[in-house]
Amino acid sequence: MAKYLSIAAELSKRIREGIYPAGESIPDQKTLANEFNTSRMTIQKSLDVLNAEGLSYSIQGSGTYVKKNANFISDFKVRSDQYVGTTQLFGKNHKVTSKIIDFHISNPTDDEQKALKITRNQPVYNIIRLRYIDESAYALEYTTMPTEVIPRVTEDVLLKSIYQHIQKTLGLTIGAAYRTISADKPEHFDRKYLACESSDPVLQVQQIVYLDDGTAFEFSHTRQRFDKGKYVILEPDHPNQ
Amino acid sequence: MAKYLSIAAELSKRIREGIYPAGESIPDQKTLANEFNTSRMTIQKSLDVLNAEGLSYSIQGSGTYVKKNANFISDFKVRSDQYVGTTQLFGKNHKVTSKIIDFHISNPTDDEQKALKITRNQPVYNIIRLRYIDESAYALEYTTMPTEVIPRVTEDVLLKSIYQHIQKTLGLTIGAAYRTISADKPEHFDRKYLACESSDPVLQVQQIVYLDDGTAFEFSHTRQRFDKGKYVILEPDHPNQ
DNA sequence: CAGTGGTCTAGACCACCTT
DNA sequence: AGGTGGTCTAGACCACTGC
Repeated sequence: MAKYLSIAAELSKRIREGIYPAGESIPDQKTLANEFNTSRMTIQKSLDVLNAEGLSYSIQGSGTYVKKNANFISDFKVRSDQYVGTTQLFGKNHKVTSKIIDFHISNPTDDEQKALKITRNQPVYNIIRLRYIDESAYALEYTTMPTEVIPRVTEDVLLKSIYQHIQKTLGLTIGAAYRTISADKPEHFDRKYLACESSDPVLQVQQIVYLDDGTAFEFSHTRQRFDKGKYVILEPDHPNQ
Repeated sequence: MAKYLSIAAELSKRIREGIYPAGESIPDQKTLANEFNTSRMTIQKSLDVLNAEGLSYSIQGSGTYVKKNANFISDFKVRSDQYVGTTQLFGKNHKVTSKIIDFHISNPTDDEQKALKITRNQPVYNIIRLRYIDESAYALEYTTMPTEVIPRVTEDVLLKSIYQHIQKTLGLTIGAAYRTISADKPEHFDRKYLACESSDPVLQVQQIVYLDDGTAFEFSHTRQRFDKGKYVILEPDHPNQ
């Protein structure tokens, strides 16, 4: 591991353990450079990591300080890393399974062409899955993916994890995601599969997901009953306001 | 402006203008260092900025490439910067106003104490505002803020912008925000002020907002009719998956 | 004015990709 | 093997804070 990363990990640990208490300053860069037997530039790269993670912040001419909510930030980070790939809140001891409601290949609609930046002649998978958590249905997922970008999708893949297939089997890396979250009235399928009454609102997350290199590979809508899920997000600092 | 930032701005411009086309590589660091008459370390800091913005990505041993969705990322960034402080979609030519429905000071509830990390003895403002866009009601906002952290809030401030008061008048800097987005059935106030029918879902954004130093200063709930708003977000890359 | 973080340098070595 | 990005150095100067 790079030196600056291991120093960042050590400093992060000291913050978690309260050796550098919330709200107080940490030793100055020259002192840290001496302690870790390195140059100030390297210490700065370490502090850049901590600052980017929201654990600390630096003020020119004054010092580097531990944020008062550093504990919370650090907790949240651990939790999100544990449950990568889903935006749901569920514990470690729960089992997620899927039932395939529809799975076929077709040419993309106009919306899909626009979202995935493809032409009418590039076919897409059309997938509808009902997601279960501990045998209880919690979400309906409508997914479209270009067959060119994500080949070799089978029913077997859909029953396990598409993301596993993309990362492990195809060796692709997932990048950014663009999401739109909205509330909606229940539709026919919501009533049928999610047991929605006509007065039960639905929370919908629409997303376009991109690979590392910026290729769009997924356009999807996830719908769930209002009492079965929330969308949680920790928005980083806005340096420019 | 720092040299590395002005170089980053120039490279960003070249990407926007297609001089460095999407999907292709940009000149190597040594070449750029020569062109800009600087050291490779400085070029690297510039590229760090571009990479963090999602415009490009570097592969060790290979080169630095423009992301295929760089245009989209760059567009989104401009749009979010223009409408800072709100998570709403509204154009430049629309006017946002507020009506105060309730405004008083009280001791915090248990939930508020927990969210804002304060004790029962630290009073908070309790604010209910109805937000209008072009004379049409679109959202109901329930806000709690510690009087200690954000002093001198008056009705006048509430009718303009709380954020303006915090940043301009008090000179404080806003940091991260923790949000939970959910769908809900309409309540009494939703029906009264947002003209919800009993079958109209409500989109609720609950948030805890922090200052630069990690102090929580706002705990709020914003509710709007399902057909009056969406929550939009561009989630950055997840390097660790 | 002393102390602190921010930037920049010129060069070095390493790790990795490509051929 | 040659080219590329990643890391690291030792020192310099600058900008800012706070006494």
